[in-house]
Amino acid sequence: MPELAEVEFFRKRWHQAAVGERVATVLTHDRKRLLRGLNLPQFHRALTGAQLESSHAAAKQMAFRFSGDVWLGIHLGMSGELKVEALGYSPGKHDHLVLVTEGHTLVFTDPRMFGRIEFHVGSDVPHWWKRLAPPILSPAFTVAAVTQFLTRRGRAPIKAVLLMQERFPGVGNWMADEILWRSSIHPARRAGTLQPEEIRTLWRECRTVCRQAFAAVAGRGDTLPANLNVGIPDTWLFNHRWRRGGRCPKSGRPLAHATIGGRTTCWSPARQKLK
DNA sequence: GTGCTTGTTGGCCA
DNA sequence: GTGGCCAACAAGCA
Repeated sequence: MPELAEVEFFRKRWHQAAVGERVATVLTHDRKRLLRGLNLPQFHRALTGAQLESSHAAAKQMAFRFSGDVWLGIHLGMSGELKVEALGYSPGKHDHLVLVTEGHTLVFTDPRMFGRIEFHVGSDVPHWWKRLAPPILSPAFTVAAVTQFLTRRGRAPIKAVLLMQERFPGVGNWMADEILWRSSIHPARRAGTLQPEEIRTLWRECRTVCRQAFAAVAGRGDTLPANLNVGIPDTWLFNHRWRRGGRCPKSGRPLAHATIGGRTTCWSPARQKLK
């Protein structure tokens, strides 16, 4: 599930529970797939006793910073989630990392194991954080930058281009479909055929979808909504795309589904034409 | 049993 | 060298 705003949602969940707390125990799963490349003894040593000081989310990546210049990076992959459990929780089959703090049990669970855990000790910014593209809601995400990127990827379907993290960090499958639907652009259009007004619309809708997706998970004060779905209105494609016989919330016409750019894609043929 | 799945990477090919 | 496509990764669900 995790795209941009959902990643922020999970970051907040751990942060709100445990910021300021110290890690008493670090448990890692025997299956090391998510921990690939880590020096496990060093990982355990550095995190044990460390205090959670701050946390950050960018694109689909999270960083939890602990005392002693310890960075814990988490990518949720396809099916990862961060949970907060009570003390005494016993880890399940898919719990790959468990941090027991003074008051909580922080759990990273991921059945499909496409996620990844990163780690860094030092006052410098780790490479896995530095390499992230500038956020869509930052000033660096300009119409000109998008235009240039679409030109370079001109022969690829626009759907595939929107999934490229080097320019559209945090956009995943449903966000890409949402952005194209709101922009009235057919997902199979070659990126290089978009007209300047279409690119401007696409740029604007990228920003709108990001902004509103964040708002949907923001909650009020310290409370988080149960999940992203409760915050997203029925006027979005989001709430119709997976339903059998789903209809476009703008036109009322049936939605179409196909594999485009190698991914399941949903669009409204009434609004998004191939030209 | 079959055929999907909200992500990323590396290999192959033009 | 660059860009585009696709299989692979693994497990759960309908």
